[in-house]
Amino acid sequence: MIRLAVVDDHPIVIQGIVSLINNFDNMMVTGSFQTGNELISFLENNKLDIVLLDIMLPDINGIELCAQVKRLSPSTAVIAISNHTERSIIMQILQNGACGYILKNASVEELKNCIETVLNGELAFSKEVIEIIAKPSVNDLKGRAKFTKREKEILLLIAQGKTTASIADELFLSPLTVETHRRNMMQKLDVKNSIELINLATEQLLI
Amino acid sequence: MIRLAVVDDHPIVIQGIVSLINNFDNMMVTGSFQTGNELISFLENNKLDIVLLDIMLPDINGIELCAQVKRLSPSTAVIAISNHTERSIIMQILQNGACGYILKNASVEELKNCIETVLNGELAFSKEVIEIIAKPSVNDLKGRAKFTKREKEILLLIAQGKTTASIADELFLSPLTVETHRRNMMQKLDVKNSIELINLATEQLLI
DNA sequence: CAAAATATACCTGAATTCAGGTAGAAAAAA
DNA sequence: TTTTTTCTACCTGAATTCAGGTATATTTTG
Repeated sequence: MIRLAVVDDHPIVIQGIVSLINNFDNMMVTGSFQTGNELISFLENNKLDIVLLDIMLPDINGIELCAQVKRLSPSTAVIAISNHTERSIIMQILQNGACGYILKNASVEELKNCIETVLNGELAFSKEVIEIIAKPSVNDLKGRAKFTKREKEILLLIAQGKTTASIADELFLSPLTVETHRRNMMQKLDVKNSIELINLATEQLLI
Repeated sequence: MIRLAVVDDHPIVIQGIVSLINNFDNMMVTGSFQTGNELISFLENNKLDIVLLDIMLPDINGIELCAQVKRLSPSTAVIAISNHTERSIIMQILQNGACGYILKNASVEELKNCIETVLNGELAFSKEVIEIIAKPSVNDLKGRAKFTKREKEILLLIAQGKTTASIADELFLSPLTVETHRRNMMQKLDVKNSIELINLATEQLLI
């Protein structure tokens, strides 16, 4: 019997997956969780064959969670179920050991297929995801640009609509310093104003 | 037998709700749709007692859709299932005839209770929603500011990071006109820069 | 139809952001 | 312990946005 767990902060999604899995007679859902930490503590005392996990969780980034799962239990297969269509995100979680990635708007059929494929030891993706993986986007090259801690801190404040002056005030910095950080970030992502910076950064989960 | 339909662009959510409903022996799901238009055409030839609908749909705003449903079939009860916690959105859809609003992170129990309550002819909300309704927020006052068609058009372009000049180019307007629209919107929402404008407008589904 | 709302366009001046630099101290990595 | 990266700060000037107006034709509404 194949043991499977689901992590998603939307109970309805969990319900959907559980009811789907129950149609398989060689599979059972042995746990469903709304946070990453719940999954981790479950994994410490239980074995799992497959984990389906959302990328946006309240407590922990799904990419990080995937790495933790694989560290704790390398034999457990991880399938990401997410809304994110950014190639860089998909590649990140795959590099962290996930063996599948399907979008939430995938059909129930696709989800079924993916689980079966993963059980065969192969990587599995929903249709849309395959297209995304197939062609590296321009954004992706930029995506490698990581922000420093300080930059992220300032980006967050920019994203809240705060002015350079008030950010400088808040962080006890010179406005010129704040300016410099903002400009460096814009350069890293190759954009020409703050709104584009926020958009691109948000898209890529850099914020 | 109570006939129920679900509208959500995530098949997994639909699956979850369907499997929940199937536990009731006096209720059946007679339709599940991923777009608002599919529901509307279904409603033209079929009767429904309850519609569960998501607010973010690919083709039509759930608030609008709710109004259309009530126009077409006043006896059909509409329950919104959404991620949005903005008081103004909740109130809007209620004004359009919805008789329930639950958040997607509500428990399966809550969803069950809501459906039963609505069937009794009462309004039903999940716990969190009740709290939101209970205390009118500051944002709500601002929320009443509606944007005109032209304003929305320009707001969308601003949100993409385009400059006044390029927006003017695109819409064959004077940059001064674009400026005026932007400023009028900022005044309506009482914010002091474009980023705040975008943030607040997005939050309130005005965009 | 009259009144109100909307879309358009302009003026002026202040404030802010954008873009090109340079540069030193501190922290992290090799 | 060097080397590199990060964080900090400054200068200058151009471009853009912000904020106070006014104004007119058109469309919508009462």
